[in-house]
Amino acid sequence: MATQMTEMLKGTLEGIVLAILAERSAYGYEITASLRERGFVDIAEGTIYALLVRIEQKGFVSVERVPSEKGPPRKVYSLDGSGRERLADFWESWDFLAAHIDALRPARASTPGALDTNPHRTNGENA
Amino acid sequence: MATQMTEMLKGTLEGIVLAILAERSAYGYEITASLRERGFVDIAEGTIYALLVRIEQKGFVSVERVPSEKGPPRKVYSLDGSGRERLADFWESWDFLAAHIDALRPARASTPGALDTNPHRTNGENA
DNA sequence: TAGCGGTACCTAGTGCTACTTTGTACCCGT
DNA sequence: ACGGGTACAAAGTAGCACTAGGTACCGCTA
Repeated sequence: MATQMTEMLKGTLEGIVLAILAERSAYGYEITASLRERGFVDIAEGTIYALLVRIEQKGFVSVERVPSEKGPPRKVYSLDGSGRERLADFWESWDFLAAHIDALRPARASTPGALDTNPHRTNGENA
Repeated sequence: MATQMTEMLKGTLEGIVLAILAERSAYGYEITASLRERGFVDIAEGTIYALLVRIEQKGFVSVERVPSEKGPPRKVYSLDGSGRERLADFWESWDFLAAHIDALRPARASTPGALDTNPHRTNGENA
């Protein structure tokens, strides 16, 4: 993977999975598939299972074993109260980070549609 | 710190510092101060120095030692070519992540001003 | 002159996280 | 009988931010 993403996902991947579980309960394999559909194509399957173990141990989700027509029984994860709290914290942290990082972006392109179509400038008294 | 932030900063902090250095060269202590001014209040000083060592080893910056009136000589870091490339990669990865995470946000407030004031819908022939 | 606080740098150790790799187990179609 | 999709799991690796210190230089003040 692009190396950058690998490190960037640390700390955010948990929130991503929590957000998916907030929509509806799901099992590991399903979550992996859901991530791929949503554009997170390069996330390893093993990563998700490890993460699910962690959030279960932290008590963010409850687990129910459900028999499957194909393969071994599924472990269906459901977000519980503290999981929702954690998710709320995630969005708060994410919003903070996103806002502050966006402020670091080079000055151009802050107001869209006022930049690249500018072949002639009025060149008044500039610095 | 808020725990979430600690993990979220992994992978992004390098980009943040690179972005600051893109504006102008700076030394460690100065970068730390700059981060605080920009709202990153809780980032430990030691973290920055460790990060600077890493990006120097990776060749993203060049270093010049400059005597200071107060205290030990400063190590002034300047972004070089490969550092700028790395920064461009960072913005690319960040934009990708930000866009995909934003898509996970609960449905409300996606297009500002076009949602919650919608008590009646036209309900034509939808899919 | 002894001490304090600001400037400026550096490092060892810890904990957390995503990735890689490999393995198990079940089922279906050919 | 075999491969491939479904489904879960674990061991080992590498990278990163944090904690908690320490070194060194300087000016001010009690």
